[in-house]
Amino acid sequence: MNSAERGRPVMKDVARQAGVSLGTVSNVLNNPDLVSPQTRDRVHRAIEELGFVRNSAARSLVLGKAETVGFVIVDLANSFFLDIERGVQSVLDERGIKLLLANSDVDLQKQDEYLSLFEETQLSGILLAPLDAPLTAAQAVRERGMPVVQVNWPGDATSCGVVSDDAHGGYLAARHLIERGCRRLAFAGGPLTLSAVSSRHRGALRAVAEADGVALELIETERLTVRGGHQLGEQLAARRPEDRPDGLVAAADALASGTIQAMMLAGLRVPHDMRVVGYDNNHFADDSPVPLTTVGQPGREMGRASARLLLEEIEQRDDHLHRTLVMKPRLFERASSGR
Amino acid sequence: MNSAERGRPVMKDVARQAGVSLGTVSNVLNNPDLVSPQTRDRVHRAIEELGFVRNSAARSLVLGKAETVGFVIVDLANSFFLDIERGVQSVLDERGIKLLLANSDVDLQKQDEYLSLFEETQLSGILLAPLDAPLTAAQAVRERGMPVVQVNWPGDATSCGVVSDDAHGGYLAARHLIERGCRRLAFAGGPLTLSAVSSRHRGALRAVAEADGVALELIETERLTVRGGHQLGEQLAARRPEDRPDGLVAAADALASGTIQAMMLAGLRVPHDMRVVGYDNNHFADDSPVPLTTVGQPGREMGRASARLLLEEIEQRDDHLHRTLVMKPRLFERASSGR
DNA sequence: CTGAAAGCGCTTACAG
DNA sequence: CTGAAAGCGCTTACAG
Repeated sequence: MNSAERGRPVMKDVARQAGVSLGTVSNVLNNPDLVSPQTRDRVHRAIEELGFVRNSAARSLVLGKAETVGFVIVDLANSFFLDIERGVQSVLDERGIKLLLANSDVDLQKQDEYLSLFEETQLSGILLAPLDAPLTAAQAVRERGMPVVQVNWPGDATSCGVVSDDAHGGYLAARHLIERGCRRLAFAGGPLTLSAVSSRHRGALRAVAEADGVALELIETERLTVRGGHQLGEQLAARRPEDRPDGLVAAADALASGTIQAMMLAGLRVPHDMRVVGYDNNHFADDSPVPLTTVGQPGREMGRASARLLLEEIEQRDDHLHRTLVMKPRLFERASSGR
Repeated sequence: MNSAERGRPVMKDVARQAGVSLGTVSNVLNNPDLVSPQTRDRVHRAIEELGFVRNSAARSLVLGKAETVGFVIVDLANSFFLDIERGVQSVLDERGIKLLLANSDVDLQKQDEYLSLFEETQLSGILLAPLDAPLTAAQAVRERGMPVVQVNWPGDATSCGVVSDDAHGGYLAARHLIERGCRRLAFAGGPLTLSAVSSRHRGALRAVAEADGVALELIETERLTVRGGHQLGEQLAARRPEDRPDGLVAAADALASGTIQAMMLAGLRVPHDMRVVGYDNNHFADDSPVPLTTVGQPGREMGRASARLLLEEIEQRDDHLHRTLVMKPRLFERASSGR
C-alpha cells in the first residue's frame, strides 16, 4: 500500500508536477529563502493542485523528534486543570509548538498507557499532571531520555515540577476565618492519604497554633466531591449549634459547595451560621448562589511555568538544572466567608 | 543526530544484544507466534536491558497509518463534551486504539491548526466537535482522504455526523412546563445565529402551538453563560409579576443556573415564582441549590456512536455509507420545574 | 522458524 | 540556487 495506490500525493509527485527535484520541494517547505520566488510559486501551486500534505511521520523519523508536546491530565472535569492547560497552550503557541492532550481520567493504567504512547511518538517532551500515586512509569520514561515535567506534583533530583504551596493555602484559609472572628474551626477533606489534603490541613493547623483560643476539628471525608459535601452539610446541620464549627475550611470547592447547599436546604445560612472557605477557585466558585471564598492556585501561571521548564529541558538537555517551582496560592474573598 | 548519539537504542541494537536478526525482533513485537519461546525471551530480555522503545514514527511510515484517532473539541469547559469524550474513549479502548485530544477552545484558527496537525500525523481518523461555523477546513481534510466524523454537528453527502435533536429537546422542555401549568412561557438563549439555539426555540414554538392559550416570549441573550443568566434573572426579577413568565426554557444549563441565582438574590423563588428548565444536563445541574430540570443530550452515547462511525469509515473506506445519526435528548425532571 | 533486503516519505549535507 | 544520494527506524514479503 504505497501512497500512489492510496491516492495520497507525496513530495515526489509534487516535484514532478512542478518540474523540480525532490530536494527543492523540501527546501520550499523548510528553507524557503534558498529557493527563487518563481520556483517557490510553482511548487506551491503544485502542492495546491495535488492537495499534498506532508507526512509528519517521515519528517519526525529524519528529525528524530516532533515539534509537539504531550500533556497527560488526571482530571479534565476539574477546571483547575483546564486553567493549567490554557497556560501551557499560551506558552507553546508563542513557540509554534503543538499540544496534544490525553485524559487519564484518574486511572493509573491509562496514565501509563498515554505516557508510553507519547514516548513512542517521539514527542519533544511530556507534561504530566499525575494521580496521587507513585510515578514509576514516568520515572522510567524519563530515564530513557524523554523530558517529563510534572505539574501539580513536585519534581526530584532527576525531574522538574511545578506545584502550589498547599500548606500555605490551608494556612491562608484558616487565618482568614480566624480574622473573621471564627473560633471553632473545622477542616474537611479526604481521604487524608492525598498529599494535597494533608498539606492543606497542616497549614490550617499552623494558623490555629498562631492564634489564641482557636480550635480546629478535623473531619475526614471519603471524597472531595459535591456529593461528599452534601453528606457533610447534613451532618453539620444536624449538630447542636454550639457543637457546630463557626468556620469551615473545605479542601476543595466542590466539597464546600455541596456543604453549603445541604446546610441551606436544612434551613441554615452561610455565612451567617457558618463561614466557609473552599479550595481551587473553580469556575463555578464565583457563580454560586453564595459566591465562594476560596484559595485559588494560579493554574494558568502553573501551566505557563511548567511549559517553560519543559522547553528549557528539551533545549538544554544534559546541562539542565532540575528544579521544582512552588507557586503561592492566594485567597479570593467572596460572600461565603462573610465579606 | 542518530539514535546511537542520542543514546536511544533502536531495534538493531536489540537484535545485536539478543544475537538475532532485525526481522526477528520485529516479529517478536508484531507476530510473536512466528518466534520460538526461547528466542522471544531473549529478545524481551534485550529490550528490557537496553530500555528499547519502538519508534512509532518509523512504524507509521511503513504502515501508512497510526493506530490512533484524534478528537478536536470545541469547549472542554462544557461537561457535555467531556461526556462525549468518555463515550469515545470507551469504544476506542475496546479496540485498543489510542485517543489524542486537542482543545480548540472556541477558536476557529486553532481548530484548523489541529485538524492539520492530525492530518500530517497520518492518524487513522479524526473526530470533530466543531464551532458553529463553516467547516471548510474539515471538508478539505476529508477530500484528501482522511476520515472525519462530526460530533454535535450533522454530516452531509460526504461525511458522517452525530447530533441530538435540538428541536425535539426544545419541544420537550416547553411541553413539560405547559404540563406543569405554565401559560406564559419564555425561551431564553443566544445569539440566535447559533443553530442549536434557534432549533431549540423552534421546538418550543411547536409545543406552544399544540396547546391552547399558551404564549411564548423570545428573549435573546448575548451568550449562554452563567453571567448571561445573572443579567437575565435581574431583568426578569425587575418586571411586574404579571409581566413575568411563569415558565422559562433556557437554552443552556449555565444560563438557567445564573438566572435562578439572580432571581433568588432578588428575593424570588424557583420554582414557586417561575419554573425553569435548562439544557445540557451539565455535571453541576444535579448538584445545584435548586437542582435543575434540564434536557439532557446523551453525550456518552453520542461519543460512542461517533467513534463507531469513524471506525467503520476507516475500515470500509470507499464502500462506506455516509450518514447522520440523530439521537433523542430526554428530560431530567428536578426541582427547578416543581417536581 | 530465521535473516538479508527493499522500501515507507522525508531532510540534509554535498557537489554542481 | 538546483538535484542526486544517503539515511532516519521500522515492517514485510521472500528465500532459506
